[in-house]
Amino acid sequence: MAPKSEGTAKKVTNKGAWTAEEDRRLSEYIEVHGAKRWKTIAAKSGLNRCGKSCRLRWLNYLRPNIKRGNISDEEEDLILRLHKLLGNRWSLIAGRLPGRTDNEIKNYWNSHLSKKISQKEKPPNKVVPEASPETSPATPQEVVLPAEEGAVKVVGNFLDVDFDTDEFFDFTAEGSYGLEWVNEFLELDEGLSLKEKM
DNA sequence: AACGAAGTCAACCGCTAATTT
DNA sequence: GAAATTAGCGGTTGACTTCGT
Repeated sequence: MAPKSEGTAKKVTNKGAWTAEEDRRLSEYIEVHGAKRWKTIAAKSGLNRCGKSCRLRWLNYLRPNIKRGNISDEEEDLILRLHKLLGNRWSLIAGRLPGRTDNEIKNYWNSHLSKKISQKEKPPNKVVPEASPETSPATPQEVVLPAEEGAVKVVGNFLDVDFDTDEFFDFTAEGSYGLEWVNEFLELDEGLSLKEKM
């Protein structure tokens, strides 16, 4: 991808793929000044980029402890479970996968998992009338957990989500990606769905 | 070997939410 | 409290790669 910058008198920001030199400049600047005020970072680092672009580059590629590619079976399973639970809340899902970014999860979902699921969902010789919950965007089932500390409440569409975000994003106790949490949640979810069908 | 189709993924865009002035 | 600014999110685009014919 060649940058689409033009040599006009007007201030035109670079677009397209980042060069190694741009990456280096951005990393160096953030190392010294921190990752705040992206507009300022863009201006002061000497990068001919908009703040948004700098932020995205840092978060998705330059940030320390970023994992890239090779999504494990365990991670894939977690993504599937979390997507069932949360819908297209990529940043929340990514928040449960240390080192992974929302963009990567989103891409992985769109290119790998959505197909996998639609194949699984679609029984041979049978037309599925409507998109499955997995493939349709963000239509979480109604799930309400008992009101206790750290409980997650999900009611109807996700406008009424009440997370304990501190716990949700706490990776200090991450063993196997916190799968126990998801398992418990989905068991409850499935229990409720069964009840509804009766 | 050549070509088109399909798949992949980095980056951009538009919008909303949160924060600052 | 209002307006302006900044941060963050999810959807979409488009260049590049891989695959099938």
